[in-house]
Amino acid sequence: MQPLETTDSCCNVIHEDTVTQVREAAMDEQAVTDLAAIFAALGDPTRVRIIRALSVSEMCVCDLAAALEMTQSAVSHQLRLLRNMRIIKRRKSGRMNYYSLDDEHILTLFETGLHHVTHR
Amino acid sequence: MQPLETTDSCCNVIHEDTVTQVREAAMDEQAVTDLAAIFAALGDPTRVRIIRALSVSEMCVCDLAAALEMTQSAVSHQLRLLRNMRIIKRRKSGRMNYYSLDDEHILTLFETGLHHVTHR
DNA sequence: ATAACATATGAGCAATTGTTCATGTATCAC
DNA sequence: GTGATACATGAACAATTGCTCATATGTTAT
Repeated sequence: MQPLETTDSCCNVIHEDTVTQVREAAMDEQAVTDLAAIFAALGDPTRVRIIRALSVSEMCVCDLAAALEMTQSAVSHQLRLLRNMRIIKRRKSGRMNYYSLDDEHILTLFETGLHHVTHR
Repeated sequence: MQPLETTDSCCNVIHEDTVTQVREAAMDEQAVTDLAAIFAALGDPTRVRIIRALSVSEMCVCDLAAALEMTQSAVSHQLRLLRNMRIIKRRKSGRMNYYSLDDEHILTLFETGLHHVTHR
């Protein structure tokens, strides 16, 4: 635990106990990074549409591009990103690649966010 | 509802019924934008730390900067962003500004994400 | 009034991001 | 084999982002 210094900030600590309390409750660096990365992955309109689409049905890249009226390349780039984040998974079948949500948790997170947005 | 054209994509529609089904289930543009914006607001390590801190206690900018070991200016900029998104709210008191989470929903969303990240 | 402090904010800049374009790989039909 | 199709991917480029720096605003103390 670091001493309560101001470091390079311009102002001083006002409530020393609060600062200490918050520092003790701090998440570890890995959790912060991972959590931010998951939210960031969901934080783009195109990827929101993709996840929404895949929540309806498993889909191939081709159909996704058509449904979202986007380039196959653009969709493919985003699919790779979502797959790297383990948000979606791929099933190969012949020359087609079928994508689907990797986990039910993702849908829960997605719908929690949607609920927040639509209720107000 | 648009006809099932390929638009500027390179490939054709494979499963016409699936594409139609996905298009019918599509979110309206505003919901897509709002949802992406909320997730994007949570999708940054600094803002994750800020929200975590404010989940412990209401805090002034000064203490937040000290707790996160960041510049007052950097924190202030992010606070403005979060406030514009209605994720946090401000309570003025003298020359101090106390920030806190705007809504319990935010904490639910935050913890749902955290749960997803820590369980695997 | 003057100084000190808490905070906000605009400009600027490096880093990241989302798309397009061109091209590569893999599978199928012939 | 050749061509067509489904998809992946690197490069490039414009747009966005998160910070720093300087400065402005507003409150308190003297």
